[in-house]
Amino acid sequence: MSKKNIKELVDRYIAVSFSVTKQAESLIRKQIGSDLTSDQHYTLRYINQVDTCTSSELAEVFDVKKSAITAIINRLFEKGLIKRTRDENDRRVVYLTLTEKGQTLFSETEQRVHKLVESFITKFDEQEIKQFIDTYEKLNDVLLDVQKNNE
Amino acid sequence: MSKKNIKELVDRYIAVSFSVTKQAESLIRKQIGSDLTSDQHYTLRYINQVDTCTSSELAEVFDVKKSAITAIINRLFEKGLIKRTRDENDRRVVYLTLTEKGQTLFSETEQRVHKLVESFITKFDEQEIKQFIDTYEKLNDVLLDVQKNNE
DNA sequence: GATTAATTGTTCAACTGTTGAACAATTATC
DNA sequence: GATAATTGTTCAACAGTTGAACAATTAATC
Repeated sequence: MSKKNIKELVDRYIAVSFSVTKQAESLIRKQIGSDLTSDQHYTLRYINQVDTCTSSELAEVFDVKKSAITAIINRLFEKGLIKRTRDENDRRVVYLTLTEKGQTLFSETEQRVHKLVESFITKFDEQEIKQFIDTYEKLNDVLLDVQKNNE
Repeated sequence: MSKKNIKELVDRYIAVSFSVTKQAESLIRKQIGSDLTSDQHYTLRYINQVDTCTSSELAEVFDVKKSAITAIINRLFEKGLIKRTRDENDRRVVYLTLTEKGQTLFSETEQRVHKLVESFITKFDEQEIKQFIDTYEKLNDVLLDVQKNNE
């Protein structure tokens, strides 16, 4: 790759990634509705996926400090969407799981998000969007790699 | 596209877009350093690009309310990175431009961001990354379209 | 030309998310 | 048993966001 080509690609990448992030975030927020923020929904999604997890795990996955997780968890707890259960063997550990109310709200909201994503994904040619997501996933691996080497 | 294929692609898209956004945001934050937040840098970047603009314009581009822009602008102003100039003909309007200090700080920071993006972009095959950015740009157009129809 | 509309930007209270530092409780290590 | 490390919380401080109210100015209408 020539230097000129690289610079052009970097410029385009910076512009579009910022823009897509903002647009997608805004759309998702509107789909999610007034009771949940995006981050709260993401948190519910992760817990739903793994069934049960700890604060430390969330902090690592979301790449934020544990005190940030505590704040989010507190709000979800006050809304009655998650349960806290202490580990019997290691009493430092607190397990987080969705309540029934949390399950229901998450499912309803996730369905709206799915419909939204479907509505723009289906505007692409199948081969193109598949290739795009493939590269997107590779990019994610590369980012994780770069991050590790940066620490 | 079959229903099953669509569902799989939607699932993968949701997972990876959330993850990439978080990772990229985290990496950029580390590159930017302690004096600027990502949003402050993005604001400087936009003003640098268009040379001069208004709060309303920023609010539209970033898709947030004007009061949110005022807050960001105030912080940049207090750091001496941007100037405010009232329009002579329409005295409601305030033009925003970078100060010399703002120019310098932005350039230095942007250079670090460029280096970072370059470091992971060059890990891809040229054709693949070009195709990826092409689709990424198309996706951005589609998102803007969906957003318009949603309002 | 005076009155009413709309526009531009600000201020404020309330909220979410984030960090860093200090801390309590518990478990591991020596 | 004394010291380390781990898990999670609390707190102060900050950035970003919204919505509502507001002041100043300009545009539109009559």
